[in-house]
Amino acid sequence: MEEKIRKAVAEALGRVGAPDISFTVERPSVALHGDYATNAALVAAKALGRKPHELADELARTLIDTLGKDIASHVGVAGPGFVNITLAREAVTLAVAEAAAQGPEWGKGVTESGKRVMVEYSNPNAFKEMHVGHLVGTIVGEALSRLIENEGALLARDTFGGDIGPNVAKALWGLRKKGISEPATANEIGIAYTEGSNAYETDPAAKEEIDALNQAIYAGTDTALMELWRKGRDISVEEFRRIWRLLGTHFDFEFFDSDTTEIGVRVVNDGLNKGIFEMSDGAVIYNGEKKAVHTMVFITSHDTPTYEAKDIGLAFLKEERWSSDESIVITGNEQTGRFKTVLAALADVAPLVARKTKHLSTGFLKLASGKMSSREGNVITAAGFIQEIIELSAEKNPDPLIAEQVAIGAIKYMILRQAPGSDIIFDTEKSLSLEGDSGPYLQYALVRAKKILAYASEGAGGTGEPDAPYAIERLILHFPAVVARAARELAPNLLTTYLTELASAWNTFYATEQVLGSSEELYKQRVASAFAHTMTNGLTLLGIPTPEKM
RNA sequence: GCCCCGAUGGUGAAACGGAUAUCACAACAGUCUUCGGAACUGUCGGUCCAGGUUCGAUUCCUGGUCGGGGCACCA
Repeated sequence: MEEKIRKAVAEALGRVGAPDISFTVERPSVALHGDYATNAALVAAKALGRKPHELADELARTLIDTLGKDIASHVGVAGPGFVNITLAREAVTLAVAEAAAQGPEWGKGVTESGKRVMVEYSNPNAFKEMHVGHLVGTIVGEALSRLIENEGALLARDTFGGDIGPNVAKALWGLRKKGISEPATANEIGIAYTEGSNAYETDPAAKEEIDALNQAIYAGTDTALMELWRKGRDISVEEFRRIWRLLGTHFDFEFFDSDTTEIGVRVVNDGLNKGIFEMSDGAVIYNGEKKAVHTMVFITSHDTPTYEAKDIGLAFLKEERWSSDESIVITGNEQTGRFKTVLAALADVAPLVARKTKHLSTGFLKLASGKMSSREGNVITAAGFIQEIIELSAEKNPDPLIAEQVAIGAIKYMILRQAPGSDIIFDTEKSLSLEGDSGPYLQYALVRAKKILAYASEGAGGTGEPDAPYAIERLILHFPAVVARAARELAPNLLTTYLTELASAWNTFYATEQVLGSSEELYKQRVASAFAHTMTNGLTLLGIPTPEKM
């Protein structure tokens, strides 16, 4: 529909003597203004040096012609020179019927058609438990992946976990200290890590032992140590996969530090010979001053690679395994500065790879309720957090599957409702009190619609039609444009906001209009069906489950 | 100290240089149970400060205030 409008506006612009003007077609913020608004007259007036309002009048008159009576019932000029278009009822009805008929296909786009896109997210560290912060990246990454796929891209998901380096040495030190050679759970390893980490800060002797362990792991010659390392790593990874499954995510590639070390070191040393990197105090560094980024160490004076070198190695590894047209990396925003240096170095080493790489940062997740807030070292694990929300949800939902769907929906909604990058305050009570502005609110609206559709019988019911389209119908037809924009701008929050509005419009419709047994039953059933498909597809794109009942 | 990011009703968020700044939560006042009230209707209330660019600024620029993050051998 938006395409039709866009074409008509372009044609009308040509007729009033202003071809090739770039303009916007959007949904006005106030429904009263119509279904679409364009700033074409404002932009064209500037280019032609004419009065905006005068040109807008002319454009509006021409538009009635280029659109045709069956599409637009009214074209008006408002404000400084906006041209507002109100769709004819027939056009709205047609769009809604289309949504209902397309079902799962409704909202699929082609704006990224044929493009190969790789998205990296989640990035947990083995030997440490995933904490709540990882939830944000995982949830945002999955939603973005789905949105981009929905626009026709061929997409691969990858995650890059730490499994080697000082943090791993700390965990192994902790395990050895306790005489554990067969770690059983991720939690056990997590505790060992915390102990190792504390000892590293407070006990100089322990620090030395841990540093030595770190080098021993890189060397890989101590078979007993490597055996413990392998076991611990496997348990961590199993736990990651469990959480990913719970969150509806999977990865086509699970990369680890240990996969990228060799290639990273090789590339950095090669760059050192070319003068891209420099020696400083025995370490290989990238001097960021020339590009106004932080100077950072890539290979330490002990000859071990840092995360920066591994990141360079990863870029090459990705290229080798699954070459893409665009590579998106999602991390917490505390990594932004570090990533700028890595990208600056990568631009010198492999300009083409650097150019297609885009970094997106996510904000911190903070918990509003005091009892859950973490104090020094007392990190809230992702698994524990999810479990707590599921238990809360179970109070209202005896069915364990539904309790889980509602809990996951609540968590995801809280994260996806805001722009990636800004910090998130998660209020446990609020997200599960579930009145408006929450995941379960959306799920509940959908459940109500499904119920009506389940009761409705084929061919029965009145065939009347309302005089004017319902507000919900005028909202439904914008769905494809909203998902396309959310994908383009890497902003799932735009879709979340839209779905909340959609749910609210549906609940209003539900409260004021009787569907079953009404004289307009068939028409209203179609509205319910179009809404259900729009909400189902929208929630699915966000990765939010759609329960059958609640 | 230097660098980056942010600041929108009591709270959390929208607004690709445009309209009377949108939405939800909370608060207050109603609906009284219908195809399931995890609902609906109404009221209240806001762009950090000072300049600048523009016909027009929440948006762009400069300065300030406040908050968050980063600043080489951790990730």
